[in-house]
Amino acid sequence: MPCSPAPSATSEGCPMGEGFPFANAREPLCKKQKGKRTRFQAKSDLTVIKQKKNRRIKANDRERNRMHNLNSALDALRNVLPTFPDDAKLTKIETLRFAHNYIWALSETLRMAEPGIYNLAHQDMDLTSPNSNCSSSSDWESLYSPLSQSDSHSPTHSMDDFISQPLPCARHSTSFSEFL
DNA sequence: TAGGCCATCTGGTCCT
DNA sequence: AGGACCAGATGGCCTA
Repeated sequence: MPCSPAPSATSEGCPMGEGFPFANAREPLCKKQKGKRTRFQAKSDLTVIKQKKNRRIKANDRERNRMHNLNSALDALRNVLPTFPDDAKLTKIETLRFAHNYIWALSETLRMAEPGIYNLAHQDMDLTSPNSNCSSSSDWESLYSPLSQSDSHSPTHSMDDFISQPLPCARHSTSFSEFL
């Protein structure tokens, strides 16, 4: 890691610690120290800067961990998607698109195989559409599989198409990013 | 070398 | 106040 969290710069580590008259800039000044306020105020500003820097370092660390968790989740998603061993690792956007299309394909397969059971199971759960942006369920019901679509998609098309092409429902939206 | 992808930093916003 | 989330900026790495 190029940037590990720096040692704490909070009040414990601050040179102006406990007992220092101006450790807190909001504390009232005593009469004797009035004339030297600017000098001590400068130190107080330094403390504020140190605190801000420390907060930034901690926030960066949290953000890094958050992104690592996100990447771990993406890796887990990649692992359950069917890809050929020789395939290059899916990019993030490819992983999301592929997962979306794969779920769609599985749903369609299930619907065609067991229409009665499928429809019954989805009376209580609105899972008929993988895309909540679809204007209605009829949109989804009228969809076709990207793998069996006659005009632009066919089983002979490459896996790349399956990964990279948004579903018909997605095309109702302006971009794939609306799914995310 | 341009373009794509990625990791990281950063400041803003919202929430607890 | 501090944490989570987000989007923009930036720089590095890789590939066609």
